[in-house]
Amino acid sequence: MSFTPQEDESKDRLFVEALARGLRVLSAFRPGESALSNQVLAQRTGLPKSTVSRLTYTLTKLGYLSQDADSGYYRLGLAVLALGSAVLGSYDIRRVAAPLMRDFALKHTISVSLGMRDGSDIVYLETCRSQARVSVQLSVGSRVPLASTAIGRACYSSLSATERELADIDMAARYGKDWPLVQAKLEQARQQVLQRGYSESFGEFERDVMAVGVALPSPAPGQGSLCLNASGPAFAFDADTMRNQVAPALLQLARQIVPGA
Amino acid sequence: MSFTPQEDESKDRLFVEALARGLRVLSAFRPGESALSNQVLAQRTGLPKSTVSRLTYTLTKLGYLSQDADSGYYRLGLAVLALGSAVLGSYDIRRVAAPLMRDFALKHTISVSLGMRDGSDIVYLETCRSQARVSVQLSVGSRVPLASTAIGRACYSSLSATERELADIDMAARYGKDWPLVQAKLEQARQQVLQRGYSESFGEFERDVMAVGVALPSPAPGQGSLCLNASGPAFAFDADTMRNQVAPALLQLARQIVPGA
DNA sequence: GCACTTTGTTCCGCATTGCGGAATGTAGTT
DNA sequence: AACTACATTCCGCAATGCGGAACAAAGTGC
Repeated sequence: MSFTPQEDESKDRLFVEALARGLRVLSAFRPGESALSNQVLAQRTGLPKSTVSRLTYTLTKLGYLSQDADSGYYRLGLAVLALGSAVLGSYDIRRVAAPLMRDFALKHTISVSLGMRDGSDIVYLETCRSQARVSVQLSVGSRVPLASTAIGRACYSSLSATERELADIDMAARYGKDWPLVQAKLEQARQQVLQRGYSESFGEFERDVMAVGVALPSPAPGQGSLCLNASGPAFAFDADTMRNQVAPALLQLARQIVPGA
Repeated sequence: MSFTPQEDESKDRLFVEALARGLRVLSAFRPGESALSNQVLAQRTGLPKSTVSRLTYTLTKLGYLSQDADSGYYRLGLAVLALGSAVLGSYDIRRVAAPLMRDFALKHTISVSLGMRDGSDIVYLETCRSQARVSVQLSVGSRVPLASTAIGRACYSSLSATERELADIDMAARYGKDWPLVQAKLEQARQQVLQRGYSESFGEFERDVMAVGVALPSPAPGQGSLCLNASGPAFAFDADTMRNQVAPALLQLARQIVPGA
């Protein structure tokens, strides 16, 4: 192209492009996908073939990718998993919350998750299901949108004014012209949380899934905002049950997890 | 402490150093550690301050690190967790094994784990505990040595001759002058597996922990070698019980998980 | 208060390092 | 064999990342 002027990002002398590209390759793997060819990786990342080849070579040497013997395709390596477990290990709240969540799930025959906000998403830190059979694979590390889920709405509603504005900016970019509608809905949810202490999402994120959410008061400020949800199939839980039985119990659970509140 | 001699490979034209360094920063975080300063990262990775500064800057921008507001320290970001969950999602065997493992753990009041070999380590892909209370934090993503654990010995014993030789080389480097002893012990364990079908580690990896292990026949060859263990506290399980009750049941579990064997 | 330490960020010239188009290698298909 | 599709390797170019040193900021001690 033409000579490159100092664009928004390209002037950034501190940004290490090669690292970013390598991570772009790793994040090209979507959950549930077994192995990807170099070609596919090039397409997804938008990087030239030879560059991808070098990056996969490097990542493989480091154990972050492993190459299937016969197909030659790459899969995520176990070194990546070690990183992920290090993340989880750094959140002590899981150790406190997990047993309580498990009791809750068994008692109410419902699934319960602990999440943390990351931008305009909630990332699941822990999930307890009522039954052993895993139906939907929404487990630790999954991301769900702040706007359309009960857990997201609970989290959003607990943000300080300044944090909320930042989140709004994030979502405005994310939703484009739909943002006004989304924002209206969010504001409505926030009012409900202020009044009743919990949020709802009845079939809005996933069809036939009823969910309520509550926020946890952050134990150490700046640590990120934590939140809980309880969710079950619509055939087993109607709106009344969710509001009158599950939601109060979930609020109780939140108080158990963070006693100082 | 340990200087990393990377001069051997420095000729490699395909190896992307900047990427490797960035990942070195990420992997400097050990499980259970909350936040690290730039200084500590520089020490651990052996990289110059300014380089670490650039890398942390880049990683933070990408969401793989997040910076604590007041202390300025870095912690692993939630983007890392997404990668980890993608790894887990790519192993379908977990979906098959998890419910069976859970039943097993409940029935025998013992912990059971599914692992996969990575070099001279076993990485846990799934863990089911008998009780809700989590004592030792050996969960998904943890690494345990091939040589001194029941699960590792089971895995080692199931390797083909060529694979075993490679693993031996790995461990020879790892254990240095202790390797002959370790190898003798491993060979002994292998003989036991060949005879009885399972391996033992009674208090050898962790004091007061009794464990037996079995290998899973790899469903697709080259996919890596999978293995199971069952482990419990020594006060509740003696060697006889482990050998006569737990081990046969674990072999049975393995057959359930991989029916075609 | 001021030196002093400790840690993090920014600068900037240098050359190393990574870049990517093109060429080459390797299967798999018709 | 000719052809397609994909991955790897080559290689000259220069952009990119490097790291020492200077700078900034935030604690300590006396």
